Amino acid sequence: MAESPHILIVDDDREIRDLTGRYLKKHGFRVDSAADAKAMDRLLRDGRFDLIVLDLMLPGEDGLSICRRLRASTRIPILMLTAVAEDTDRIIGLEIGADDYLTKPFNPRELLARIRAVLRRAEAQGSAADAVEGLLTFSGWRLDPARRELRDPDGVLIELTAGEFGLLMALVERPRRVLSRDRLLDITRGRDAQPFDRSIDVQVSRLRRKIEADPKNPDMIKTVRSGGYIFTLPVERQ
Amino acid sequence: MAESPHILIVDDDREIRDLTGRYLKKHGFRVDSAADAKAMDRLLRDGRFDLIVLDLMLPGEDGLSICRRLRASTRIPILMLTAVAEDTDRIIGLEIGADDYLTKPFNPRELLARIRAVLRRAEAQGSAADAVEGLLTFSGWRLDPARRELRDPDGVLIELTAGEFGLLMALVERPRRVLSRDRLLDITRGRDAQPFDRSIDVQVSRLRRKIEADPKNPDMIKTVRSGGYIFTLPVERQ
DNA sequence: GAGTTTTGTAACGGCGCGTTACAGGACGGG
DNA sequence: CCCGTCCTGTAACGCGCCGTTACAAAACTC
Repeated sequence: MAESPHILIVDDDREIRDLTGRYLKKHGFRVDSAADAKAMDRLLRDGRFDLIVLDLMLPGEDGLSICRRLRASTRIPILMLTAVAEDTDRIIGLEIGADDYLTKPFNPRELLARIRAVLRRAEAQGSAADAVEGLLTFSGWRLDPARRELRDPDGVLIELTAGEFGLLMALVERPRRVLSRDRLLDITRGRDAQPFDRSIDVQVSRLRRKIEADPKNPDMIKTVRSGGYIFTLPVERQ
Repeated sequence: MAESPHILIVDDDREIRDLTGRYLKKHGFRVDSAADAKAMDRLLRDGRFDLIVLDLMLPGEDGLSICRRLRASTRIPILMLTAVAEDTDRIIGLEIGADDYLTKPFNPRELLARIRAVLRRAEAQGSAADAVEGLLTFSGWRLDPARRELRDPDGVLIELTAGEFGLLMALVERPRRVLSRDRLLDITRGRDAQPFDRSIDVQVSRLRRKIEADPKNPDMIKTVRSGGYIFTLPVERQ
């Protein structure tokens, strides 16, 4: 974020748009505002925004619907405004993916503070998301998510199937943590385990055969009985 | 998160601890609470927590200081409570790294919702309360939680089963303290003892056979009659 | 020292896990 | 569109871990 962050306020109450807009500008943000979804869409097409302050109650398409729609296409941080405190927890419960919530009437300083906090988180997460693009290395091995390639310490390409690669990624991205079979299934397939699901076990077995020096005594992917699996080596991202 | 998330409430107001604790338990969380920083530290040494609800105003060390201190060593998500709305923005402004903020008096449903939101974010980030930490050493022995390995003073690998390893970890992470069988069961298996449960005794016996010079006269893991077991050696963490 | 409680450990059996075999499914080439 | 190849889930087998039980040894009481 080289220039000052750009905020979009979406609220049908003109007073809020003006007052809040002025307050945020005074504190170094660039601000545009819209009174409804249509105006918002127009502004979004035009410019780049770093964060959207979104009122729940709007004429036409409401804040919830907008939030879901935005999430489907972008990752712009969203801060929701609700008129009643009771609404807030309902909305959070809906897990629609807003980044923070605030009840009207709010203290502008608190809004400012929460905006900064959300931007900071987004920044941090963004760099984390970038890191996923980078190479992952562990004791000489090189795992390249972009090329979907694994090379051993001698630089030899190890052929992995899609499933094996996904499983290895899941483990290497979360090193030194015990991951349950459920969790691994969720990460790699996005599904829940069925009653006698052994697919993760079999995949681990196949993966070990390809990457462990001695598959009978695995060094990288260890089993934690009645816990799951753990990737034991320290991983470096670059 | 295989089991239900474990929340630690730190607040000097007993009513808040009790009411909020009960409310969260009713919604499927495990809850412990502390009235001040000292009590909190004791509980943190003892168990693993997935989130801390932290009051700003506390007798002794205040919430801000605690928050900074926790952040220096762990990444456990923190949700701060403040008495006055005005405080909230000041605190957020300080960027001390809490994950969310709530003003008292709060709607318990909103607290619940925000806790869920924070946990979801933490999970997604892989910010792991369950991430495993550094090496533990005691009189030459080296216990490596990441690799799940134990080496004796000569560097020889001692093969431990998952159960033995878990038990040893539980003891070594809480050295020089008497741990009841109940407590050990809770830590290692996350379950309560059944009427004539002897499984810990048997595991201790098996573990001693592998690590004690003279299992009949144990040096490291001593029995405390009608108390439990205690790990007697000083442990260093790095 | 006898009686009672608590602990150590051998033995057994259930079940969690690694592995292999096989079959259904996806994908690609002709 | 069919056939061959590769991938992956399921079933099945066997090994070894660990909870349970049982009994003996140890510790504590009076």
